[in-house]
Amino acid sequence: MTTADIRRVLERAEPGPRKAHKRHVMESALDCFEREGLDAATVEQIRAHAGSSIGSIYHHFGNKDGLVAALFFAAMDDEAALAAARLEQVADARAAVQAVISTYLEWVSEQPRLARFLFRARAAVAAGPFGEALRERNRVRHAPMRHWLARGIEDGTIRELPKETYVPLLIGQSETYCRAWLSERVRGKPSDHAALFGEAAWKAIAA
Amino acid sequence: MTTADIRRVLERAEPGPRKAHKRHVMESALDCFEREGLDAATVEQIRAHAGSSIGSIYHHFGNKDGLVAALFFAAMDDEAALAAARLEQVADARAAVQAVISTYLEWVSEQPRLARFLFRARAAVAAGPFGEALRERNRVRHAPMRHWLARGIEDGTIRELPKETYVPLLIGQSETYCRAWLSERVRGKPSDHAALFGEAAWKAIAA
Amino acid sequence: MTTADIRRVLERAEPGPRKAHKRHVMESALDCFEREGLDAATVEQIRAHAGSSIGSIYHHFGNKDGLVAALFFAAMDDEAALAAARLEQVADARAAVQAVISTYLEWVSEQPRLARFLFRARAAVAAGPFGEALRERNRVRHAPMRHWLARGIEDGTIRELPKETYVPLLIGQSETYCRAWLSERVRGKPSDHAALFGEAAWKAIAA
Amino acid sequence: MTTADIRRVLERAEPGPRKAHKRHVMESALDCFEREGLDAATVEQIRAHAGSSIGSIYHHFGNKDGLVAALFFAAMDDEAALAAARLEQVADARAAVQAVISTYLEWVSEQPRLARFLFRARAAVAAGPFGEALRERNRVRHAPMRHWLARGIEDGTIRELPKETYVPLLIGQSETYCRAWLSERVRGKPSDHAALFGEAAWKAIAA
DNA sequence: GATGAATGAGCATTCATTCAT
DNA sequence: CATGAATGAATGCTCATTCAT
Repeated sequence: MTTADIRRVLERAEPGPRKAHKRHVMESALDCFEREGLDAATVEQIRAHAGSSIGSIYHHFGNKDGLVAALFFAAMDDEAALAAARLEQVADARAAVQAVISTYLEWVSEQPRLARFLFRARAAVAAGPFGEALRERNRVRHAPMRHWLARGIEDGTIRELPKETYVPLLIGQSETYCRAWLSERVRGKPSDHAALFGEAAWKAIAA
Repeated sequence: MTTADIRRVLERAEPGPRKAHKRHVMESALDCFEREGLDAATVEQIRAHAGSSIGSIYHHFGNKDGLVAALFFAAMDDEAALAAARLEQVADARAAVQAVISTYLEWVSEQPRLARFLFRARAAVAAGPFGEALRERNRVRHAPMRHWLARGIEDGTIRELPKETYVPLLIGQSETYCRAWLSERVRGKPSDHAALFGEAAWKAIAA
Repeated sequence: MTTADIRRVLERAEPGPRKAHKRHVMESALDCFEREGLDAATVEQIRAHAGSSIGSIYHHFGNKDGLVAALFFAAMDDEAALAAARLEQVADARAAVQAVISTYLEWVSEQPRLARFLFRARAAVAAGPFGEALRERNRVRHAPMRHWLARGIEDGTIRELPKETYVPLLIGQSETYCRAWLSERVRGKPSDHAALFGEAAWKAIAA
Repeated sequence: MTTADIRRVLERAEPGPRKAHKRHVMESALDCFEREGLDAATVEQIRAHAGSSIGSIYHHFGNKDGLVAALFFAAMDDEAALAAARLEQVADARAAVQAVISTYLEWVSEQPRLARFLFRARAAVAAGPFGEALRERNRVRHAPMRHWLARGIEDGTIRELPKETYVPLLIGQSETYCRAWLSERVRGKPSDHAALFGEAAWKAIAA
């Protein structure tokens, strides 16, 4: 169940019973951001939906952007943790590519609301005071994949291409499909096509 | 030159000397939307930058969303026209795929500011009163490619895959690269990688 | 009548029938600032009292500080104009001292509400974006008196004292009395004591 | 040293080691009021600067106005005590006038921060629940001077003037100079001009 | 067609104060 | 005595839009 899954993500980000109220506000915020849009949603709407108080929201999150960032990083970290766990178990570049694609498609399929929020909020977070934190997290996150790409190039299983093109060649298809699914322009769950997109990713970079 | 290229696009969308003022407002609006963001830019900022008057802007565009839509369709139609012209000259599915990818990468490379605006404004336009117009234009636009895909499947050069996956498999890599370039996360112009992304697209769907 | 006198001051600062609404807002603001205090008075109170609209106030004055400054300079300029006119007619230092003191006491006696506002708002205006304008106006304003002091020192009628002490020695008594009157701690109008304070001022600096 | 002098004043107002925390909060409050202004300073800023807690501040002072008043009376009482001690040692009206002026100028010169606070906070305290306490303290404080004025008038050394004019004639020059010094509009310490202002005060009322 | 003064609903945020622990 | 999370009324201000000229 979606609501339960989101609670699991928030519990990981803001653990403990004393943070229950904070998590509840974040859940309400997600609802409002989804329904109204990031800019159009008002703090008052979030407050009313959470049955909380204005003061409490500002006490926990500082301001509206802080609330967006808290939600953003909670979602981002959950996805990153899943990806990291999966990548630890692969033995070669081919498997790493498939793992990255599958993990991504599965996480989006299971957390469509958080995934949609990540797409919507990324630009705002990147432009705000948490932008550097976001970039640093991305650097850490991509390290294992960079490792496997280097190994693959070394042992001749992966083509040597302009560095900047690997990420788009690998996840571009998946990302575009996920965006379409989250906008309800396509029906099938992203994870239904894990094999297809994984295979396309590998073909795009294989020697 | 970028400014000149944008003027060419606007001249095509709103032709004639009597529309010069309208085009000038659209150009100013693009500046403001780029600098401030779509929601944060105010009609007053656009007015000041254009040296126009509030009344004039409302006369020409109805409201702020109308201004966004006018700019959006001017850009979208320019890209569509280029793609259509190129696709008329191809003789088989393989060439069609390469043409679509190349056209897309080239147009983004030449019109980075309009391309960035298209990515940013799409959701707002799709959700507003011009949403149906947008979807209809997309249907028309994709017709030639659908034709070539059908032919390719018929003659066995293209794999039969879930319908919804063709577009992501073809343009996903390019789109992700273009987004990264427009956000200045990568350096090389999209058109530099036309062959690479065209090849990847073909491999992704080739039998 | 006080209200009529204030209207005369505002008419001079913001002349013409097209500024009637602006002047009316300034008058309301003076009422509110007087009743509530500068910080405690709210823009909403001023709006309600003026029967105006929030937008209109911000259109004319930019923000609350702008409204304070407009009122401040209107009052200050009126007093300065009176002082300048009187000083033009004096023939020696002794007369200049008496003119400055008399003018000051008379203006405060006739414009107690504006005078009170000047005392209250001075620090805020001096600390804000109009601070430099305030200091420049003061420099211009004190030029004639500086001239007469120099002449008096030259011809031996005035003692040579530390420069910084002349102003306090001349207007200190009057200012303290005016503050007391405006706070209703004393009863007699400042202008009742024009001769006394003028004489004290002269004695304080006379050779 | 200024900080040490302020501590001495506070130690006198709130004596004993058990009030150390209270005095520390008052010192922090003075910093904040000075930096931000009386209205703009927030209890939270004072708390942060003191490294205290909100609850503790409310426990000691009741509310923000109570904190202002505590600081105000600590400063006012210190100045009054100095003035009273000096006035006990004078033998005639002339000496009393000089003592009052000198004491005032010296105290301001030694306690510029408290003096500035007294000027700034007076109106707020006078208008609040401590207003009557303030007026009563002033009555007590001025009693000795009233005594000497009466004696001077009796023995013909002092002119008989409207009652309300004595205080302005005596301390007006000094007060105006002190205000200017505290606003950094003049350089020389007030006490540098003790003789000059004392002499001016005497001349203003001498027969 | 062009202008810009006027409007006012609505917003993010602040901050003194309370009170349960 | 001390703490600090929670409260929510109130504030200054923005900005898309209208409409009389």
